[in-house]
Amino acid sequence: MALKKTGKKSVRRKGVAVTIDEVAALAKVSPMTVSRVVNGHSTVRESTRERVMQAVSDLGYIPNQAASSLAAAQDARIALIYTNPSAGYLRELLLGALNGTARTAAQLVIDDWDGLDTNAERKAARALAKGVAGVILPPPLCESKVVIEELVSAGVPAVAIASGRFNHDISSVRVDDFLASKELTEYLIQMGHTRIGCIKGHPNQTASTRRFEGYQAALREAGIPFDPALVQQGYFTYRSALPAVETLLALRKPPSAIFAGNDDMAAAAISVAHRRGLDVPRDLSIVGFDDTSAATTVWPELTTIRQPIATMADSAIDILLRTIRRKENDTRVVVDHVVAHQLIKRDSVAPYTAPAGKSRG
Amino acid sequence: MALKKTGKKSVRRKGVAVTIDEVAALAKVSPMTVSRVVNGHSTVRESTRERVMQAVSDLGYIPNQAASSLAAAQDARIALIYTNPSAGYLRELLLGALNGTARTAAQLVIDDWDGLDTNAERKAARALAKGVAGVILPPPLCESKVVIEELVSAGVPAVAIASGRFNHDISSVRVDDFLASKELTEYLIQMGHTRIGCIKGHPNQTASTRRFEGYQAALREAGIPFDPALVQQGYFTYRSALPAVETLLALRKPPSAIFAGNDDMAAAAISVAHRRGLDVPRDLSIVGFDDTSAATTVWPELTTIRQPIATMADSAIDILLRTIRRKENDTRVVVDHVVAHQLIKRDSVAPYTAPAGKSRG
DNA sequence: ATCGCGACTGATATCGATTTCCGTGGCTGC
DNA sequence: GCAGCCACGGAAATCGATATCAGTCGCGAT
Repeated sequence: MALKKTGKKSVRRKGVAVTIDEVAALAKVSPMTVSRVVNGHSTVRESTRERVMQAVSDLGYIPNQAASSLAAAQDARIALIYTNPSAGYLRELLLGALNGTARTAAQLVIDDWDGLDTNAERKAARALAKGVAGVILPPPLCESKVVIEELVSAGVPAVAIASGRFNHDISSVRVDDFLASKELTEYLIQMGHTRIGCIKGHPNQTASTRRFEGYQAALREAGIPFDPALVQQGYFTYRSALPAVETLLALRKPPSAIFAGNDDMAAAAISVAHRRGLDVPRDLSIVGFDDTSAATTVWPELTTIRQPIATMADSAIDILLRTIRRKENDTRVVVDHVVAHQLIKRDSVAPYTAPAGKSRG
Repeated sequence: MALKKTGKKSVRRKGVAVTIDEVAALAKVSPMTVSRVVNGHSTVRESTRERVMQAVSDLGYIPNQAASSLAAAQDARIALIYTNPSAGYLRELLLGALNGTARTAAQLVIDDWDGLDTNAERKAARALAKGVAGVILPPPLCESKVVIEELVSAGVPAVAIASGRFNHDISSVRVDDFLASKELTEYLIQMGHTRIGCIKGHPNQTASTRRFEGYQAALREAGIPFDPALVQQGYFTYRSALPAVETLLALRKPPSAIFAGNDDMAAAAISVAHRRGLDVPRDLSIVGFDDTSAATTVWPELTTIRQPIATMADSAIDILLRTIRRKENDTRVVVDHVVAHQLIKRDSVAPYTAPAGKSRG
């Protein structure tokens, strides 16, 4: 009756689950062989394999994941580094990453690198490299040369999320910012707008540039002359967009629509418009980008481009894990995963109407 | 120089991460003691604890989840359930919980129960109970009788975060909403305001009631008559506060200050005020509650009560883990942890001035 | 003074699986 | 006929952390 181990003075509680040793005993082989069969490793004679498999199913053996990770040193610890993103953005990122790690039993560690200078970033990256098996880099970190450099040289796989472009050094998961932005602008044009203001995102991020290029491309294709006066610099934050929008609306010939580089800035645009007594969307149409929670928090709700951040973070975990597992072969694989975006039409856009009666005193 | 273990013929590759042994070596204690400190076990001298903690942070030690689960013969999966909180709130919650789980090698699993009816909630709770070792319940779930009932009867420890009051069935980590709210209102009164509007939070949450009571108490103590017309119902969301604020400002004798039940609603108040051409804080002072990211996103930044959600979530993890470990003794321990709040003064409040020159045409 | 007890800590044995390093046998090749 | 290989499968050593149990130290009780 008694399983092996009976003799040992096991003072430790013993789990209720079936272990590899029990399977081995029943199949009359060593636990090592069971492991080989279960993991499909090296060579095991067909007859032996069958005996083991039989024992496995008889006992309903399920390998202990903790033990497996520990022994295989596959304890995939994945880091998610962030630097001051908007609450809505971070929320999506965390939700997606958490989902991915829960699904794969990976361990997620997060860290805030806000305010680090290049030097500190390099040090942080170096330290991080020896503590984790993979890293997820959302903007703007995904464009930091020193960080990528350190990570790559340390051999730690990383994946950039929403980076705006593919950097062949590390994998990336992103949407096509150019196309999305072009579509969004085209929609505005379809609605009759021709004077479309633009609040650019942070200049150190490629995504900003891409989105701006998409905006320009749409204008060009529609034969609408590009007016530099309608473009203002923003930094992706709500606050940064405030003065930018003020400037736009103070123009002698103000725009009838504004394309903000992200939802937070679009929300700021609504706020400024309201402060100036403008009705959105009647007097001014506004669109954002990302479809974070900010888009549906404000009133009216924003027409925007949905970028599935959570799903993207989840995919990033997958890519990382796959790379980590394959690491043994030393085959460095870098993938560029472009996911579909989607134009979400809500209430912040209305067809263009000539500015008739001034609505304020 | 060399850490212990030097003599052994380690044929195995060794992990890159910092291990408990390294921490122990640096702190000059045994790994066991480090384990005790990290997991909040009771019996460790204060001086020792500090030395260990110092070593932990110096090395950036993060326990290996796999090893921990294996040794403890249980994987400490802790669930964080949420139902549609604001982005800022959820962000804090996640950040804090993640921090706690990283520190203690627990695994965080999250789930969205938004829109579940009582029945579905009961089923979800029952299912959850058999999959995790502990649960964190933020509002409004922390007041759901069925959920608590199921969890308690299943013997799964839970802790309520920011619940507004102590329910002796489960542990809780919270601030004193009544006191905090009273302080905040007193501050407004000190600044000379006497007509103070109030946007209440969601009626199904005790915290809302508490905050409202604090508001009333401050008024009473200051001898200011309570005017029901100045009180409006909100639901903690930005959107819900919009009409409430409109109503308040449309009053024949509008308030000179508004106390919103949380930051999101305060942000909404600013937005409405701006839309009506009011200057904040000159024409209208506004205060929020929570100090989530919304407080510093809007302009002007909000004077508010800082409720350390992230820290609270972190503590919740600690409490949970301690309870889980003590489980064998079957001593059910329920604690009520009240943490300090803090009045944060920013730019949304100004001393009261009689409404002199109308500022709009 | 000695015993007992509680507060602290460390030594040691495991947890369950995998990696590394070695034995067997059976076959092939010269 | 024997070295050389290869297919197979086992033994032992870990992986990193925790449960147990055995001290150590200090101090009031006996």
